[in-house]
Amino acid sequence: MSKRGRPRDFEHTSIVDIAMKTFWTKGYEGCSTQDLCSDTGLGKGSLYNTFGSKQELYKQAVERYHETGIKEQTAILESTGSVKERLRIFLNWAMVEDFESTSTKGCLLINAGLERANEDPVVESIVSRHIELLKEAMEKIMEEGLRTGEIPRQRSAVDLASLFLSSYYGFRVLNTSTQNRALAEQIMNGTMESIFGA
Amino acid sequence: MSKRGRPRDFEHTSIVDIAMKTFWTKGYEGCSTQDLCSDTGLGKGSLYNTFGSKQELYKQAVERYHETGIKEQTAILESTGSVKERLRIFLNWAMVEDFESTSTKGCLLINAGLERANEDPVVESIVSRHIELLKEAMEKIMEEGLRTGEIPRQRSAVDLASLFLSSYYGFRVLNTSTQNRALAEQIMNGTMESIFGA
DNA sequence: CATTTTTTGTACTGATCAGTCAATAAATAA
DNA sequence: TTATTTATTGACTGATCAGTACAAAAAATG
Repeated sequence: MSKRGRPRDFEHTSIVDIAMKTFWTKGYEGCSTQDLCSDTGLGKGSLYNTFGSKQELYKQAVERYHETGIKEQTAILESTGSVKERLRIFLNWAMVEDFESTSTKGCLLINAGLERANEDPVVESIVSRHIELLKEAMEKIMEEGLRTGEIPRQRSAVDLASLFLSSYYGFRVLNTSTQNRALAEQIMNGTMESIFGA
Repeated sequence: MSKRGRPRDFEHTSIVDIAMKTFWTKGYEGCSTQDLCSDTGLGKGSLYNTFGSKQELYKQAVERYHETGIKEQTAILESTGSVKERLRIFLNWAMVEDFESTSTKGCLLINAGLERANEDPVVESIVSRHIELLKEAMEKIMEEGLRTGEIPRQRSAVDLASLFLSSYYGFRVLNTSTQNRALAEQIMNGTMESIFGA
């Protein structure tokens, strides 16, 4: 009853992981199928036999980035510590990502959203889903901050979450585009001040 | 004393304008020299005789986008009306850009910053310059708001400008990636509330 | 062992990539 | 006019593009 034929001698997920990094650093259009073969170590036959097309592999790479990313992000937002601490850690985590010398390509989801969301509805839906989940997690933590009194009560959790969400994405874009640490610090301060400030 | 030889039968700036739109909608890697020739109406010879390379034309296109963009933006920020009105108009202007059916490719400067700033230092410097100028204009209007009392005085103009800057760029990324008008409205409210909110 | 099934490596496809070049055209200068 | 200078055209380059064809190899089952 079990399957016949030669088994794959690679792990599906680890190939997607490698392809994810290749797409991440080079972009969809800037990355050739040859690049993907070189980086993964797979021949063209195996790659096309497994994934069918560059576009399909890209979708799986973006999906994987989304899955691991949303886990990391919600883990930070739902960890222990004050709301302020957690939001600060969240921004710091993003900053480390953006200024790491190894991969200075920012956030793959943003890149995918801008480069491919208009061309590929599946990419669009992954990006939208990620943003929706992140926004929900942010609304939750803002509610908590309002409940405990850590955040002044003038604004709604939805308004606060929307602000933090957009500021977060702008933060990442500015970091990636300019690699300006001083600006990054100012944005962190400005954002934190505007949420918690007297 | 005047120049010899066959004269150009096109305007330099209008070619850059057309190329700008082509790069804007297709991206740098996603756009071929053939695309640029078709859109501008120039032959390959003329295009290369005038600009030398795809990369050089791209830089000029990004530079032109920056010049016209920063004029539009500062015109809004320095116009008459209350600070609140002007910031609201600013965000509305961005929203119209992002949801216009014709060119749903967001902001060319953001795209260039993410796709090419790491590969081309000239692109990086144009993007950084634009952001610096925009930030200065935002600091000015925040100072004005603080001076007149329109903005509550707890935070510095620099903090407020940094927040608005990042929120603005996040706003544009989210609009372009998701085309979600409801989210756009929430972000506008969240941002305005956080600056002016009681 | 033979058969069946699947993977893998590689050569190949036509299309397109960025960029070049020689011939031609159009202007001014002498 | 003729010489000089510059721009345009369009065919052309070799490289690379995404994707295919297919035979050989490998491993599972019977």
